[in-house]
Amino acid sequence: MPDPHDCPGCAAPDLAFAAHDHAHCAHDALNRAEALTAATGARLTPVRRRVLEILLEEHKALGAYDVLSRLAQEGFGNQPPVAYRALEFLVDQGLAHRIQRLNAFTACTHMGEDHAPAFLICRGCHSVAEAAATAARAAVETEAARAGFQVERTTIEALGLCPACRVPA
Amino acid sequence: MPDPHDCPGCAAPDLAFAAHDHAHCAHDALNRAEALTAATGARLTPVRRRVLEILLEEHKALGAYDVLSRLAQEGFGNQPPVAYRALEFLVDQGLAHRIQRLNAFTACTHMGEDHAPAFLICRGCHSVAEAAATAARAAVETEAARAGFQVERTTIEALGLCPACRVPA
DNA sequence: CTATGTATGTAATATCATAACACGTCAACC
DNA sequence: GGTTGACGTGTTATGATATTACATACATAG
Repeated sequence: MPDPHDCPGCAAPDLAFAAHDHAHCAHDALNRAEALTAATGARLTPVRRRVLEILLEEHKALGAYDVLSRLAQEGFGNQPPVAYRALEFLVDQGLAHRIQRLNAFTACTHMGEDHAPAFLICRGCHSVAEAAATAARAAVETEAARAGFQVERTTIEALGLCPACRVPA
Repeated sequence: MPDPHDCPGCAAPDLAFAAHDHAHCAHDALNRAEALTAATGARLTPVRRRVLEILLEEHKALGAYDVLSRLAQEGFGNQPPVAYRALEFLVDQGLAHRIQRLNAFTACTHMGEDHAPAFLICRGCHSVAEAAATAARAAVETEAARAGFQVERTTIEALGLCPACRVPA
């Protein structure tokens, strides 16, 4: 059983692309989610927990209906609001993110860090990673200020190729 | 009849928020679109031209179905592909942009400049402006490179309040 | 004038998302 | 112990966004 600090995925969670003990990575994330929700009084109910587990299975974004069909197979409700509500909860709690470009959702890899990342979306394997966006956000706000615009939230999504997909086979 | 250089909207087209002679601004943009398409051999047909005119009426983003209903009223086809195809053409030609966050489209305010702007979306009046994003893009690419990710396109959209909507009435 | 490519029109359907309401659970309160 | 109220879940129905596939028109090169 690996010490937490031996897991490259957890040590450098930006790098969803890096090989890592993903089972451990996901398990760790779920524990963190439990702790965070317990701390704030938010309720990580069975549906919500299961949706998070589903999102954690891979570093990819899943559509609400993908999640829903998984839930339905497992005996949860099979109508869209079941999935959308759980996903909305996770996003509100900072446990998942919505990827605008894909109309899809992905588990957060920096739970509890109060971050506002940029997303790196691989058009080859469809994996999604988070990258630091502090500098980019600052640059946007500087430009916005020149127009007198007051930024509240900024979405930054980059489409391209992950390390594995850059080298064909 | 104003000299082109007298139009604040055209002199500083970043500032969709600034008061300007919008009729002139739109007319000028249409002329530029004609010139650009003529130069590349692309055909600015009646539907396409009309869609661009519709987008140019305001500095807001319009949904495909909004555009479509306008077209239908005017005797063009009234099925979704009519609107989506014209919009896709305009986006491909750099004459319009898609705003991911709104599932909507807006006329480009920098036609012919080969730009990749950030969008400033006002949640008060729903106007959309373009802002320079060179620095922000560079920052994203720097971070992406650290993960071995090769960026091809980056979407940057800021939500907030425009100058007019910051001061309530 | 006819073959070709491109644009437009239409029907049908797929995909994504929300409103509105019913029911169940559980804790706080009287 | 029953009542109330908040919250979560489930379901129906519908709305909003987008695409596939095919038919038709139309310009232009040959």
